Amino acid sequence: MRRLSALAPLDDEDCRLVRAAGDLATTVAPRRDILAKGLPLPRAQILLHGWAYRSRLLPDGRRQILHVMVPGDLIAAGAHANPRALTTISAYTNVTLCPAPVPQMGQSGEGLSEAYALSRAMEEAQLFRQITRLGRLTAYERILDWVLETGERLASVGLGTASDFRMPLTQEVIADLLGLTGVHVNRVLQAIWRDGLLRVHGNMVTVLDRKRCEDVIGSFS
Amino acid sequence: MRRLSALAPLDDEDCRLVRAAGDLATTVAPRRDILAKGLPLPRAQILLHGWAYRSRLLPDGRRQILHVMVPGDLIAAGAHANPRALTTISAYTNVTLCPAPVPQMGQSGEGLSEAYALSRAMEEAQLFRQITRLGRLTAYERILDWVLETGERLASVGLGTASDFRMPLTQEVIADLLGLTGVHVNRVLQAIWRDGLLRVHGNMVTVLDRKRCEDVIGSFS
DNA sequence: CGACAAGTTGATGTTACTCAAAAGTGGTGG
DNA sequence: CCACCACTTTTGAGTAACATCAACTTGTCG
Repeated sequence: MRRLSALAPLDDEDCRLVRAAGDLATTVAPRRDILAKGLPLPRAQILLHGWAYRSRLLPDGRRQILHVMVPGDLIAAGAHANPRALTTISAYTNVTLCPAPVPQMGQSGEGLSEAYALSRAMEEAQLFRQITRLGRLTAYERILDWVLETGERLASVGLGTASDFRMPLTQEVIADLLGLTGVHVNRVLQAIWRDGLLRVHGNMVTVLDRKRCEDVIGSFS
Repeated sequence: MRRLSALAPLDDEDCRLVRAAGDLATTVAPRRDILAKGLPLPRAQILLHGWAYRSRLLPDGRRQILHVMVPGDLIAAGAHANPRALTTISAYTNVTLCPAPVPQMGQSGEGLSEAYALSRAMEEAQLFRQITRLGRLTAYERILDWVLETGERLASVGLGTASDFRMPLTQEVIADLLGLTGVHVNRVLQAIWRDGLLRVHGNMVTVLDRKRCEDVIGSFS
């Protein structure tokens, strides 16, 4: 499950640490917070199973989901002295976590900390992409772009393929993620399906015509 | 100028390093890239003078400005083995940079690396806030929120006060930053001024009624 | 079967975009 | 000092994208 760590070559020692961490797994129920805004940060954790999201709630009830987390993702680790959570991270489905193993400096361990650094860099890239989506793409493009990105993330950790995977979020949640309303997401999903690009039905996403999808979102990456 | 480093207590050794780095300052002309997307990252740098921005260009010409950088900001440092720039960073005005001094491990130097970590955490917080702005705020709120945030950032490095500062960006650039069009930014700025909240004229921003501004953006932070 | 959440549909309203042109602004060179 | 240029700001009229409100339908699970 933690084939996330295929990001960098891990030596035997690293693998041992990762396996040991797996034994310390904890679970969080849906809608429960993994990390509440403003609280001191605990140790970094790895998401093993389930979906989680980082969100921000406005005083009047509007909600923005900043980032969706899937298995293999690294959760929040502040590098400075008094780190506090900048946002709330909540479990969406049932979630299991394990503490991220601490790389052993000196002896080996390069691979592991390298994997963490890469993982953080990927999350940063996703944030940049999210800003571009919200700022400059139409609803149609936003949905297409996000679904394809997510498919690739899932495929990279072995959950389905890039054109056929399970995606449990409700349309309402997708709306809060992409800065839309649930109603509009529904209509646009239908349009995307009518156009023969994508089928989103229940939990399943099927990419019907990858080539044309990529034409639409012309490498926004 | 590098009072940015008031973020964490710096000892004498740190101060010496910072001063030494100042002597290595380089300058970049307006509209020139400081860092081009995809290129290997050079050493981290500190922005001493002028404004810069991180942006992404879509194939059809649309542009999203992801983040605006003001003096005191830390520029791009990847922590993994083969870091490449995720986005382009360009100078907006004339800009001067200096290499970020490398903290001396072992002897002192805690303060400096602490300041870097904090600086990165602040940038991450700004990205989260930017996502929320684009996804869930109206044009009116976006502009107000961003102007106030920027005023505080400038004041914190001694460039004007939080209610009276210099801001050289054109309305077109603000539009690309906030996911709007130049025309609309213009109209909304006028509305904000008519409502007696803010005056933006030429390079100068004046907060006319801080209390009511904060009512509007009710601590979105 | 009944209840509740999620998805779907239609009618209408609002925000922000588009296109086009006028009016200011600052810098340059004659 | 003025004329000219490019750029930015401003204004108006029409339009498109997305939101809102309010039903209604379709699961799903006990």
